[in-house]
Amino acid sequence: MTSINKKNGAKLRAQPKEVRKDQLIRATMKCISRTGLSGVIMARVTTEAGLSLGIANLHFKSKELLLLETLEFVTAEYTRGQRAILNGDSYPSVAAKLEALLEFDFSTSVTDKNKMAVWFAFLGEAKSRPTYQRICSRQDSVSEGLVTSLFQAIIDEATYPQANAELTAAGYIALVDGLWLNTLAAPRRLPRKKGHRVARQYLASAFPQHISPEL
Amino acid sequence: MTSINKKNGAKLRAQPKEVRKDQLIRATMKCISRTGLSGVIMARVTTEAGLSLGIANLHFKSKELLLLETLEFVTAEYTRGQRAILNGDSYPSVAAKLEALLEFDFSTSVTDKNKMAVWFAFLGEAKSRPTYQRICSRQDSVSEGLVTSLFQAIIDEATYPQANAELTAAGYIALVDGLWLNTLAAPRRLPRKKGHRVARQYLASAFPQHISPEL
DNA sequence: CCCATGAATGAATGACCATTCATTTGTTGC
DNA sequence: GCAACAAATGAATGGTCATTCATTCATGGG
Repeated sequence: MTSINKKNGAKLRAQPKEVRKDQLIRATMKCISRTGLSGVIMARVTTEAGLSLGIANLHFKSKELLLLETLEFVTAEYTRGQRAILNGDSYPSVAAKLEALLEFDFSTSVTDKNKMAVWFAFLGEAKSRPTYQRICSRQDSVSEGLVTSLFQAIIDEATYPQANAELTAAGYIALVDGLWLNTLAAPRRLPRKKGHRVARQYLASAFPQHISPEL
Repeated sequence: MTSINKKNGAKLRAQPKEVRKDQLIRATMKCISRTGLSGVIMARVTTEAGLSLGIANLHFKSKELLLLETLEFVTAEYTRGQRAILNGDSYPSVAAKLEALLEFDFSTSVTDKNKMAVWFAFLGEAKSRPTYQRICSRQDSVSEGLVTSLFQAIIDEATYPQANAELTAAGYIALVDGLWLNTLAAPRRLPRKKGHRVARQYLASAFPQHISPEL
């Protein structure tokens, strides 16, 4: 019998590597969100995970790698979701695809406080660390290219005399970043839903024939 | 005679507090920009300033206070410039005021790499969020209110059937943040001038009777 | 010219924290 | 049951770095 959860109260001491890593990454996210990158301390992370101090170095080789895998976890999740939409060929129309992108970018899962905190914590340090830059793919050229392509497809099938897919895409990407950042820093002033409405209005004013300013 | 610069090469050992603080704050900005907040070390800051290790604690009580005064320096400068425009009553028209705000937000002084690095380094640090919020007025309600008022004045003097000053202001503020962030993280992909054009286009599409998409 | 004053220095201190690894404890095959 | 193994633990170690403060040095008034 492979290692399966014990049925009863007895504390499960041994767990597969996968489970422990996941536990630790989630605890790291919480710590970053609560204290910022510089306040992340191994003892705090492991306590938050309900485990012992030494375990982080057992499953990740170092603190640095734990942090990197945490960033990777967050960005990979976003990228996967975004690519599923932008590369997807099962949408009835480009308008539907655009709508899906917007809804995705402001879904509660993507705008989760802990995830956004990880995201921006690393962005604040990224310029100095090449490794972080490689991992942060949201703002990379590939993502930007995919958004630009979608916008171009939208422009091509309608009449938008002055539209410019490239500038509009750069604007949308920056706008979403800025809205996330403002929501993270001051959720009171800019609640998630307000950000969502602002982004929708941006797209509606660029592509009025494809998306409406109100849901 | 009060303490005036010596005319000749002799090293000026004593300097007024003001001068030293300014030297140290500028060195701190460079360090944050180069290494990120977590890489800021007193020894590096003081070396960068060309001074001795102990001097930072002489003029600022602690590293924490040095960092906070650095943030204050950057944000106060921005706020002063922004208020001068938004509260200014010498503009020939609201359109001119709008134009001035946009030019200011993408001036080389405001988009200086070191200043933006300081800005976003603190934004990513949750630990300092309460303090940060007190200090950072760019995203505070007052700034937002001033921008909203300007936008409302613009809407009032023209015919923008569906315009909403509040949402448009929130969008502009977030867009500028996002453009700065993208420029900071990847100046190659989003040069300052491109960001400028994107922001102009945003305003032009919201207020076509007041500002044109091209300069 | 010579103190008195206070700015500036940097070696020494000690706090904090990542990492290690000997030991403990659960698990598995027999 | 019982080795043999593997996972997990946390006390101990050592490195890094903020902070202190005794000492050095410029400056200006007498």
